[in-house]
Amino acid sequence: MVHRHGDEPLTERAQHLLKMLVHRYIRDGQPVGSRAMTRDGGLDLSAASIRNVMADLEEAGYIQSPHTSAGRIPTDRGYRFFVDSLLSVRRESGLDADNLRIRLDAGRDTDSLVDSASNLLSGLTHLAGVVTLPRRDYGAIRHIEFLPLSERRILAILVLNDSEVQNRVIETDRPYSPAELQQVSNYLSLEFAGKSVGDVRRGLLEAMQADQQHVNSLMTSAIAVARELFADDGDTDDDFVIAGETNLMTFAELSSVEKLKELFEAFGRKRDILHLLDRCLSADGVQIFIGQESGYRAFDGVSLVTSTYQSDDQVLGVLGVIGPTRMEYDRVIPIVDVTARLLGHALKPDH
Amino acid sequence: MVHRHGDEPLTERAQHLLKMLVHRYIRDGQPVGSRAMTRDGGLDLSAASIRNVMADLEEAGYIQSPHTSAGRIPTDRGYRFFVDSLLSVRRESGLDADNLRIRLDAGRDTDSLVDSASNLLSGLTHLAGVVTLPRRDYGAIRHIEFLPLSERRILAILVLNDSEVQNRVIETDRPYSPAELQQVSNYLSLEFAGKSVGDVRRGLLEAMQADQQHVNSLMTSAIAVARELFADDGDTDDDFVIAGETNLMTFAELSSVEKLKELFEAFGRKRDILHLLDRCLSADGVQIFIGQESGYRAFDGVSLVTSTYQSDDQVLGVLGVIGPTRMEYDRVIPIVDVTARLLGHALKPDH
DNA sequence: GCTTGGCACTCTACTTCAGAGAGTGCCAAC
DNA sequence: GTTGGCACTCTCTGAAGTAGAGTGCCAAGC
Repeated sequence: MVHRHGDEPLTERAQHLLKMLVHRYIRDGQPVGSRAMTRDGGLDLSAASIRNVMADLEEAGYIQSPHTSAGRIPTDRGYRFFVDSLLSVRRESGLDADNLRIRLDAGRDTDSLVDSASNLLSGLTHLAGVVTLPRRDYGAIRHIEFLPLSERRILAILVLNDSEVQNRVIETDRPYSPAELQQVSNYLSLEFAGKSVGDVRRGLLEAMQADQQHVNSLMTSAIAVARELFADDGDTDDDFVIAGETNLMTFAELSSVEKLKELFEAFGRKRDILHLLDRCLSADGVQIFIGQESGYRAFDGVSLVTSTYQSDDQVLGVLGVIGPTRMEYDRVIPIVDVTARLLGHALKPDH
Repeated sequence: MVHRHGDEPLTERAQHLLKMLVHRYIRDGQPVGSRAMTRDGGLDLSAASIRNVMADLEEAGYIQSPHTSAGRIPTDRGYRFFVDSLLSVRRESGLDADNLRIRLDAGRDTDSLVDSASNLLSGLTHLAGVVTLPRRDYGAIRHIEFLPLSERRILAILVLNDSEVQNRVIETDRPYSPAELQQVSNYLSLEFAGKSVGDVRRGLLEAMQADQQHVNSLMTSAIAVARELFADDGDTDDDFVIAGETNLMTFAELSSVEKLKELFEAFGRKRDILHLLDRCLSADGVQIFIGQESGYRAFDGVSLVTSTYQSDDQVLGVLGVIGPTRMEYDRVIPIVDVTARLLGHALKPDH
């Protein structure tokens, strides 16, 4: 990283060679030598010529050799170029899509869909699958119920969509009687039914308050309680579900116990992974982190292929696959893509 | 395992020697030779005499040698005898108990208490902590609410204890109107308030039904719905929380990636572990599974120290620690014991 | 000027060998 | 019953040698 000469664009030949090299390395897991590339490379060049090109590629930082007399392996930068410019994604077979559709059938509850998606990803790729829980402030409010716990503590129950239940303990600034709570709940249920939590949080509440200027005490109470209920207390308890982590234990490049430990600790901590996944929320389509690009040491040698999933143009979350940098991107990418689409579809509320 | 001579009881000396050997092996992780035992063994015997006794212990199946010229290591059977008959449990330091109490403070919700307990176990022992979720049919019913989803599907919301909410979609045999549901819910809330789900399931329902012989249609409806609601559909979605699994990756005896994979797959499958933990539910006090005793191949070389936890004499669940067979039982056992007590206490409903 | 065969060089991986060290089992002596 | 002695076995370590793979460079060829 001290100096980086080769910012001249790669020649056609160099690109083709890099592509072949990455493919071969992904397939065999062995450093690829000049000899091996003479055969199937498509180009009719001698090993010596290939060596020249490979020397250039090495200088430009796309490949490196583990030691003098081994072949070359791609660097993170090499993989990046490969993924961005050289990769032609396999179309998934129709069979896959049907198969997936069955296993990601709509009509089940959110949690089990997320679980299925995660398992699906890991099962199909033989890597680890991750799925963030869908953002919850998107669902349509169906019913609001309050239950007094003690003087000033109320258990609020919020029913969303089909059958999703959220509950939350809120503290009020004054005591409310059960009857009062009942009224408030009726009022809010009526008023907010069909709106999303996000909508309510994003201003509906203020609008009501401004418009009607507390025409009666019921409204005042309702708004006070609702404000507590919908307060965004920063506790956006994002979470994700991971499946098939143990698949990662079979890869030679991760087989040192220390690396595995580091990686699994990152899984357990959740924070780093979440942060990484959150970065994918903004861009849509498939996105890829390669090795150290993520900035986390535990991700050395590991890649992450992600996609957002959405329904009705609302981005709900991120899902993806974690595997060794040396993974079959051309096979994994469409799987992630399709799974994201199907999960989005299965989560569609009006289904 | 072909024949097992030594069913004669061990001599005093043999027991003492076994105890020393296990202690040493747990401390150092190295096979223990006759020479090493001459010093600190307390007995004043020559290496040769010790060799004789060790030969007896080996024949009786308590110890074995990895190869001809290594020392001896305990077998599962040896550990078992050690744990049952030779172990004197260290009293935990008072500091620990206070420290724990703070981190397992009552008044938080069940899930976070269970999480804390699991983390506590793994943090204190540097092993993996497991805690089953408390049995849920113990909590006192506080409120029952129904919400119509479609013609014959009802979302039932059950509020227990302080603020624990369960919900469940039930299918009815005929359509119910909202008003009707409201009546049913009022009736059931009144009738069942304070009772535990277990109580209701265990006969209260039948009693009501038999007693009153459907005096009116409301009762008939209520009982029909309640039957659905409290049906024990075998889906006792037992679950457990595990923490600190990665601690297990540092132990030499588990450092083969295949063994680790096997073990972590067992964690992920959950079924086997749950089955194992369920076996501990019956006996109370600390219980220990050593290595192959559990019957699962993944548990070769691994021990499980468990205890039930309970409040008000009601067994709520099981918690424990998973670690290599070569663990410091005398240190781990009191930790498990204390944690179980504190968790039980923290979960006490009337707190 | 690009391409190619040839060649010396380097580095890893594997095998073999020998010696050190640890521990045992057995035996004869106490 | 206990002990010192001794031959034996097995693992571990390091050294040394060999085979194999791949490279870099150079001079010759198209």
